[in-house]
Amino acid sequence: MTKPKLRLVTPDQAQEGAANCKALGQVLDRIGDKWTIMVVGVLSHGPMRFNALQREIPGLSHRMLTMTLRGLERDGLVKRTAFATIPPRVDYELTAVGHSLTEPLYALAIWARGQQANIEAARAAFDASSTD
Amino acid sequence: MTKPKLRLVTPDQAQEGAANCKALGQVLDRIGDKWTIMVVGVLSHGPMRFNALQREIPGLSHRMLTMTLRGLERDGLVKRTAFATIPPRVDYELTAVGHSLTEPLYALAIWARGQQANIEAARAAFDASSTD
DNA sequence: CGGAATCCCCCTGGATACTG
DNA sequence: CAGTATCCAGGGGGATTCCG
Repeated sequence: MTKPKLRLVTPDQAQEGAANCKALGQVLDRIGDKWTIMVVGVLSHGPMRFNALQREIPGLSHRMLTMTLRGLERDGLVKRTAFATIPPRVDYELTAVGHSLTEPLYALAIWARGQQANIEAARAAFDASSTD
Repeated sequence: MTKPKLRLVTPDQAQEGAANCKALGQVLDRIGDKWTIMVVGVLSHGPMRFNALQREIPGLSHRMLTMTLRGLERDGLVKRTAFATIPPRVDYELTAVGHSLTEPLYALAIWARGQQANIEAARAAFDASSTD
């Protein structure tokens, strides 16, 4: 060990990593909540009305759906279209940006499904050894 | 348009989508919190000690770091190695599974950085029109 | 130095009811 | 049918303290 410093990454990579972490943090703050990805997932099939959306996602309260949609709309991930008819009707659909999000999300889903078994096994093993 | 039903996805794809959503939900429950990805990001550079880890992530409290590491360890994403020396020393490092997570995460980070500007713009526009 | 337990505050998010 | 406002409980998470 004669190295003065042990750096496993170059400063440039570290900068990259830091920037990525910040960016990742932002996205996760947006999509990391309980409902957002569900809504995006359902919406990825096509436009949908408010109530249809709620019916599609069990456990999602009226209020939470409103807030989730608001957030997504605010960030330009979904487009809201209101028809001033009686009864009123509002359609929600993914924008181009919203759709583009589904791709990396899909990659993550693939990983999730691939590692699911490993993770559950690890969890069981961990719980067993701490309970014992 | 002679189709009897307007389905943008086949039933099979819908099943896929549902399964993916579930899987995604699981991952996001794990990595969606405030600190986990930061820890994974820092650990992706190499093994690190508890205090070094904490110093690396501003705002991360002692307690939260403990809990975050516990969770990751439980799911087999990080490996914990304790040395019974005085003073005690504990190293944390990503496991193979943990490292494999960084890949889809990286894809997501790329997306994040690419869309960051769009999202901020949309957000500003949205806020402007609602504040007006 | 690393971890666990206690305390406590704040904010998320659910239920309900009202407006248009 | 869509959205907002109010109320309120539960838990996430920070500060602190004590143990090994």
